[in-house]
Amino acid sequence: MEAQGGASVFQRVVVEPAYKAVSAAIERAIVDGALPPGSALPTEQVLSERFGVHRSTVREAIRQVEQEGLLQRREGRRLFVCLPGVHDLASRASRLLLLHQVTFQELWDVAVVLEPLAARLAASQAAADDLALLDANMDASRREKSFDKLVALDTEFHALVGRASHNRALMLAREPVGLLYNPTLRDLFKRLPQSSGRNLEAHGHTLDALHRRDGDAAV
Amino acid sequence: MEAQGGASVFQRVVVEPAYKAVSAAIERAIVDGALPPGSALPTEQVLSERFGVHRSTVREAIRQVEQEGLLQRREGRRLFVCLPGVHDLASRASRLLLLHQVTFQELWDVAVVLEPLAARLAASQAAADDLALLDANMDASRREKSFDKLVALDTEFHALVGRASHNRALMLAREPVGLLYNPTLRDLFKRLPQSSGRNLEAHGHTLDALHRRDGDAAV
DNA sequence: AACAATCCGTTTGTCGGACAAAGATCGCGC
DNA sequence: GCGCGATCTTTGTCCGACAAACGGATTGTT
Repeated sequence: MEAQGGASVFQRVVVEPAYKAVSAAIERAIVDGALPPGSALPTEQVLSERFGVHRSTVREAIRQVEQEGLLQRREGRRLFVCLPGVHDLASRASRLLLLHQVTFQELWDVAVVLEPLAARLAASQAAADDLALLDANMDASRREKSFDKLVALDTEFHALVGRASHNRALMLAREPVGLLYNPTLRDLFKRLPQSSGRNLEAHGHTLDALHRRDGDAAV
Repeated sequence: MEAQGGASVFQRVVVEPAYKAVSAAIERAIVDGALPPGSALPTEQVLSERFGVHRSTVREAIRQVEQEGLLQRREGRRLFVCLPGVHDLASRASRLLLLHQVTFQELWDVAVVLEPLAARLAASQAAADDLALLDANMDASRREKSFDKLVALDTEFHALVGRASHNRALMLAREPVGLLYNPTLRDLFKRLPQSSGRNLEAHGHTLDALHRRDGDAAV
């Protein structure tokens, strides 16, 4: 096959498009801290002059970084650097799981270890405002009669417990699973109305334990 | 303030740019299945005619969908629709955790519940090729002396256990944590060389348990 | 002088067109 | 039938242009 002796030393040369090089450069500037969060991105014109490419190319690069969640359009015009939040990724992650047709069993197996962890950590880490938000959620849940709203409140309750854990790695891991849980849960509540009451009871139990900072009871 | 009586009924009108509308349309076409994975995206020119916008606008939209992981450049030219893999998101997720300066404690707390879950599920779900890959990793680890390579092999071992669990939600939750673990682990191995041996021993123990399908011993 | 309306420069979003390079396709000769 | 070059297509990049919106400076009014 190869006319040269020895192995094929010459690989296919891959040329990356300019817009990708530019987006990588902008991204690196942000990650390395040269563009601190909250600062405004330089003008498209300035960037095109700096990088020596046309403005259109800069725009394509910016779209990529924007989608990455590192840039955010604030009050109309300019783009500002910002740290991406967990929700940005969580929504995409849950869509990924949806596209891959992840089964309920898979979600369940993960949730069943992450939720107790969140509760245990929340028992020791929760701040006053975390507990206040949970109390508010609990109150709303007790008054709510609509299944859909109850499910939303349930999802929020677990998200709040996650936040109360003050563990961002846990929040990131937990949120996509929680989001997908939502629709399935609604079906369950509709088919077994008493399950909704039991769910509420469990929330109350957990919340009491969090107030007492009793990690073992919280799970 | 408001000249009109009553509350401010007229909210600030938000106009979304055309490129965003187009990217949303393309995205929806993919998620809804109109563009099945593996199919080629229509030509930029065709898209610009369909949507009634300029080709530049279409390109900006495409860059966004591309970054989303739903489009992939294959063998040079055309863009093909593809389902995003876990690694696409995992790298971004770990960068997010890095930007948020997540502590080692946070990572540890999550890993300490996810890894045993992965091992337990792998014990019951692992296929022959999963085990073969793990065996190969084990062999390579036993021969390897370089710390850096050992750490990479360790990370791969855990990723392989995750894959052997055949739980995609778990893989998605686990991978970012595993990626960030890597550098910390290297420091540990360098400071305490004997820890590397103990780590290898633990892997052997787990792998044996997986072969015996002993979920309790695998953790 | 304080305040408001106005004008003008800047920046972004979008468009029209252009061209080179690399694939893809087709037709021709052997 | 098969190899090979010519041609077409598609993408990446560039050039320039313009409307709308925003911000700041200017100017006019009280």
